[in-house]
Amino acid sequence: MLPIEVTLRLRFTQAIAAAFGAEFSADPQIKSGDPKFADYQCNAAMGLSRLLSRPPREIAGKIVDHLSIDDMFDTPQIAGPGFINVRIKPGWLTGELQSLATNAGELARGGVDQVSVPQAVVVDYAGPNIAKEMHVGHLRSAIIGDSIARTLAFLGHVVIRQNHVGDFGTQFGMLIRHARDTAMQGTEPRITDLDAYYKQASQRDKSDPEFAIQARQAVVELQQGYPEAVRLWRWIRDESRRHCRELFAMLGVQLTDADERGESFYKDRLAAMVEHLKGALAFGGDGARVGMDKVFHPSDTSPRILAVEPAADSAQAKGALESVEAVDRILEAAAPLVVQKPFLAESEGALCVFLPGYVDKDKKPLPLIIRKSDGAFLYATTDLAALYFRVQEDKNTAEDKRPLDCNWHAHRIIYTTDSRQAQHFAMVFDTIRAARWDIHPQSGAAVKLEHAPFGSILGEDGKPFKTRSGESVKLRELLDEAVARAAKIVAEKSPHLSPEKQASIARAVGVGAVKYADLRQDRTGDYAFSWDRMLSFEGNTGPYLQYTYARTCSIFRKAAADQPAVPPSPAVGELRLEHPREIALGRRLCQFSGVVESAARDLKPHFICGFLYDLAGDFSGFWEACPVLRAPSEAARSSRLLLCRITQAVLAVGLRDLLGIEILDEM
RNA sequence: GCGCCCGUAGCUCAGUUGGAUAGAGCGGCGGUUUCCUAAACCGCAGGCCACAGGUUCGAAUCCUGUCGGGCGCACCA
Repeated sequence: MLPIEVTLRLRFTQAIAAAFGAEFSADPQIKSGDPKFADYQCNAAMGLSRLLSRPPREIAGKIVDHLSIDDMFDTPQIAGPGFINVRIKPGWLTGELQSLATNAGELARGGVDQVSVPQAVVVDYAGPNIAKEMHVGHLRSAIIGDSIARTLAFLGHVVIRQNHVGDFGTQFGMLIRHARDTAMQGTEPRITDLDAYYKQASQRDKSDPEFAIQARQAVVELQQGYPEAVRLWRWIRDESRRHCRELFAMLGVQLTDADERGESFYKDRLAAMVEHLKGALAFGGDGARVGMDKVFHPSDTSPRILAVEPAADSAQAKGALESVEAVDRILEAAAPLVVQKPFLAESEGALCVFLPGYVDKDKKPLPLIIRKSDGAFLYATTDLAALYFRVQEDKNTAEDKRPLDCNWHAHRIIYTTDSRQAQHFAMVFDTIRAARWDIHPQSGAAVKLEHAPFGSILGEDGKPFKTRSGESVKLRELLDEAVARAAKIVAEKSPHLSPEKQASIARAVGVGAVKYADLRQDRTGDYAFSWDRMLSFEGNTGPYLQYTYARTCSIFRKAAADQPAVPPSPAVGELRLEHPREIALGRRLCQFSGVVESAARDLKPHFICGFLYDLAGDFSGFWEACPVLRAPSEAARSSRLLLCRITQAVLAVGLRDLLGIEILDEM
């Protein structure tokens, strides 16, 4: 089903072009209107008034004269300064919904069409550091990323989920170093031990400087493939991976081992990638690089070299190298210290990318460090390598291709991480663009790189969500508590159900409540975690939507019981929208495809939540006002059953397929 | 200090990218059940959209400044 706004935008564009010429029809300003006035409105007349120097109401009149929408809408009304208000004809609505209800394939998709040109989209989410147990800090990334991935996949894109686990960083140096002393190699510790184990290592790292140095060294050894370090690392990683798998399953997050590609995967690519980057950036920074290498002295703690403008021509830079004094003169002439073009350089022993627009607290150029002074690589290096891998690399092995069986050449890459990493991703993206590694190898267009940031989880006191003792809450414990709280309520509300049934409802409701509470809010803001709010079972909550869905199912169970001879096939029959509640519900159902489209465009699952909540409200209103099984006539009964069927389908698609929340036919 | 994000009802949040009298839920007050799940529905009260300017037909939304909060700013991720 084509979103109504799309059709309307087209029709108004045509009308404006016909009335005033195509040059005025760029944006017809279609909005969904205040229900008091209109279903939709076109607000183009006011803006056109200035360009055409005619009164806006006159312009609105001309637009309406050229408009042909009477197949879908009643006669447009001009109101206020020049709003053009339109209302959908119930007759048109009926036709749309009728064809939706009777087409099984379309019904199963809630009327949402697949895109005509699918893209390869990488969604990078979850990404726990597997040196320790998953905690609440990983919750939002997993839930939000999963919903974004589901939504894009539902629309027909080729979604490549990537769980970019931290399995190769500095923490592993600590753990490996610690493992050497504790003789744990031969044992098979459980995951709960690993968390405590991490704490011990971390403690030693903080208090023992020698340990800390050796821990850094262990990272280098791991990254260079020393067998002893690698063996210890594998043991820790495998233990942790099992734990993550369980939690993803519990959460209903669609990540499998085939989607896991951690930092370690890129380890053999990093050195080559760095060399490759030197070549790619030499374009803008050759002269600077020559200057940097020579000018820098290890003893120089305030490297004025950063003042060098990369575009400074090589001859000048090379000539300057003949005397340190001459170099200094050039450098001083280059003040104030601003990076004009991206360039690569060594600074204080670390290999850095310098980019325009990034300064540190002393107003000095802020580097993106891609190789530490001790030779180790860091997350920026891995992120760059991963980006190259995802867009540019031709893949040879099945291992490299998974989870697909072909090259990726991604068109769009989405990172669902904490908003605190915004600057990091901005720098990584800028670096990729400077190297022109964002140019799609087939289409030649720039790949869309997006950071979809989210805020922190706060406790009810407004401070970061922690346990009473100040530690981060373990994800497993959080989910267990959600299920336990839900179980209590289920036992109270639905004592007639079997214990097994109650337990499975409690699982779905508890986990669903946690997920929905997170998804319903705009991800960019911080989010206040509250058991009472998410499990209150009232208002805009997961349980309320699950309950609404369960009620739609209940109708069909009853309908079947009423007429045992007739198989329940409510997807046939004639739809008629008569009661205002029926019309309101029908109108809402037709908006679904447009909402899904916006949610995918802006990567905002809360658009979907808001819609489903409104839909649930419309359905409840309909439920109260329009008896279905006891409808006054057989015609009304079968028509209303059709409405229930569509509502049921849309709720199922929204909750299960898009948000990743389990649906229940009975609660 | 510099940069990014934020400030909307007592609380938690929407506000479709500049449109009409700013909307929900919770909490508060009041109502609805011989009837398909009352985990529901209906109604009432509650606002200087932090503050001050500016831009224009029109601002919660855009620009500037102020106040208040969060986060980030060189070898952690």
